[in-house]
Amino acid sequence: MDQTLSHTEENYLKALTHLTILDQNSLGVGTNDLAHNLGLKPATVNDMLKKLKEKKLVNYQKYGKITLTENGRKSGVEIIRKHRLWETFLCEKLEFSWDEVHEVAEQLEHIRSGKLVNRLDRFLDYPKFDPHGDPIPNEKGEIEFRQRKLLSELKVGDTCSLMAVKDNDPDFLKYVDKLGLSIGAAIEVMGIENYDNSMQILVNNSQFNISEKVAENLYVS
Amino acid sequence: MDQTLSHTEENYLKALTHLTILDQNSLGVGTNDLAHNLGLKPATVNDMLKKLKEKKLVNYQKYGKITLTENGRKSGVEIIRKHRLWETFLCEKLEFSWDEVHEVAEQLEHIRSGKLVNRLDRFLDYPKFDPHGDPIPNEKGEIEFRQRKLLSELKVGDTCSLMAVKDNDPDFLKYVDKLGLSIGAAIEVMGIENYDNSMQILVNNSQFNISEKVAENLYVS
DNA sequence: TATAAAAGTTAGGCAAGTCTAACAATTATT
DNA sequence: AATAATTGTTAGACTTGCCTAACTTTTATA
Repeated sequence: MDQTLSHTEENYLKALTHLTILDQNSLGVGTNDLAHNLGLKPATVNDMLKKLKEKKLVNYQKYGKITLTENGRKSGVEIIRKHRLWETFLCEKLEFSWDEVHEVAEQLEHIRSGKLVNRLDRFLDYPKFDPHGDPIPNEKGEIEFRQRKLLSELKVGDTCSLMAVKDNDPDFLKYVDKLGLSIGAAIEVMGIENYDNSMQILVNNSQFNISEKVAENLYVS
Repeated sequence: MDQTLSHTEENYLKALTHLTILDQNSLGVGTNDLAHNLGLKPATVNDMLKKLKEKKLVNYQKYGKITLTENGRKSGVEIIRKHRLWETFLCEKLEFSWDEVHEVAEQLEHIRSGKLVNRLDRFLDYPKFDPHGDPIPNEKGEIEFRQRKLLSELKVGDTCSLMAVKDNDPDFLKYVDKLGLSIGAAIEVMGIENYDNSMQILVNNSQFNISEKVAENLYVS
């Protein structure tokens, strides 16, 4: 039943899981979206979709939207589970900083071993969240979704705490660090500039001005 | 200077490191030897040798013997370092048994990260030997060679201790385990059968008969 | 040393995964 | 509703890494 997937196929399923399952407000995913997400050309993605459909991992009709089958979803979630467990390992055990882990985890997530992931999970004492605040799917593929907002949706006077970061770009994460913002940090919205929607926030008794782009990449409360 | 190598290229360099550097009694390595070691056809290996020569990783002339250049040796030893560190990690931290680690380490050895290997080395407290008793090259690529013999070379009455296993086949390792033989175990040669060179050995006060093939895959003292 | 055996090479082919360029279908806009 | 813009598809080509079959060189042996 369990066919072996190539690294490439795994990356497609992972991307589709992000786009169709983890991103709440998605209105259907097409060839272009997927291509953009994977950094490939639509033509390339189109070919692969035929292959994945053949293998019963995606539902797909010409010119239609793409969804994952049950098997596709399982595989996709499993890759994300591995990715997030490895990130946790790198941070907690090998003292990597949170801006360094993504790239390495992109490789580690493809290691195939029945035992490895679950042993790693046990070694880390069954963590629920990865270093970026994202939930780690459990062995059964269940994901704990939490109520969350973007910081950019808050109003002046609102308070919240940092739950997760949306973007994993190292430059963004280093910047977030520099602001003294770590997962769980308390944030108060002191003001919002009408002109560019930049935000004054209070963190650890220090006040900062952050751009709308930054506020749109921080999940809070 | 540091070109990026494909997994495939890394496997060729690793195999060549084993054949030309770690195997003491090698009289030069040819296309066939390498093909056999990698489980590939000589024609395939021939193609790749041209590519590796082009990249200045091997010294090679048509119909001649293959050796590694300094760069090739460095890369090959680095892969072996990674392999052996990951094996150690799997055994010591994730409680894998020594017959399970090789296959997974074959994948993990290809993870590319400047930081990862050295952090792992530190996390494991700079181990000198992997679970099979093989030396782990240090960060500079230096390998500590130790005086060793095959158990099959000993005579009746000789005593020794198990230093390393030559073969990493899971069936072999499970069998070695079953005999109560772990790295460091004391062994006494009680008798050798003239007919088939099988050996009676004493381990932990139990006597066993092992075939020549087994004795040829155990490094001692 | 002539010949057989072994080892090594070349040529041509295939699958996976990518691309560009040209074309087709769908969706949005006037 | 007609047309423009966007999105999706097809066809053909390239690279990597592998293969088989045929051929050549080297080495071993009679």
